[in-house]
Amino acid sequence: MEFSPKLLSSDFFSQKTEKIAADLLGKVLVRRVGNKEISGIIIETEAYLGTQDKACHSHKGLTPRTKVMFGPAGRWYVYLVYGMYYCLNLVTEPEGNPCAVLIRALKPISGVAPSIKADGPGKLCKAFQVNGAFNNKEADNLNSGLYLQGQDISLLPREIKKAKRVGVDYAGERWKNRLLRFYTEKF
DNA sequence: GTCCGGATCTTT
DNA sequence: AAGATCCGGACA
Repeated sequence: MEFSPKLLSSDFFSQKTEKIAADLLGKVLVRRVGNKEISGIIIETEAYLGTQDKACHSHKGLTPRTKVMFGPAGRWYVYLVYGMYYCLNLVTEPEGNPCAVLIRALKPISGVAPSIKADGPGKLCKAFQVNGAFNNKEADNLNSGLYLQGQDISLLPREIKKAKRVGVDYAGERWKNRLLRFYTEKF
């Protein structure tokens, strides 16, 4: 009982993208590789709001890469940036509304050496051995090897900070300045 | 087929 | 401040 992981339910995934981005703070990402487990608390995320959001990959419509985002919520969207780093996202919103939440930073709990950092979208994927193979896999499935877990603690509103998203200055005034980045200093 | 730029990170 | 490194998307 006390060791059974509490996977996030479909209720969680059916919330609005911005709500999910904020609520993911404090949740635990678990990577199972063989009989080892790598885990960490999510401390920074960003919301990407679909076809109208010029910073969102899906804003140009359905393409091979963005296909996952058009699917149901609760799956992983993993892509390669700058030719060498993977970024891990959680797909949100009902089918046909291609939104996602980028997981930007984790505080490692177990399975990673203290010298290894997970304080950036590319770095956390490296530390957690996340690659394109997880694209379109379910985030609430123990067998996928990469899943989300809830915790009993929940953050107070004032423990959730908001900021502009990183690296999206090309998105135009309206979208580059929106406070769609969420982070906490609690952990 | 060719070209351009990027939801990053490390090193200088 | 610049380099690493390569895929996706636009255009032809």
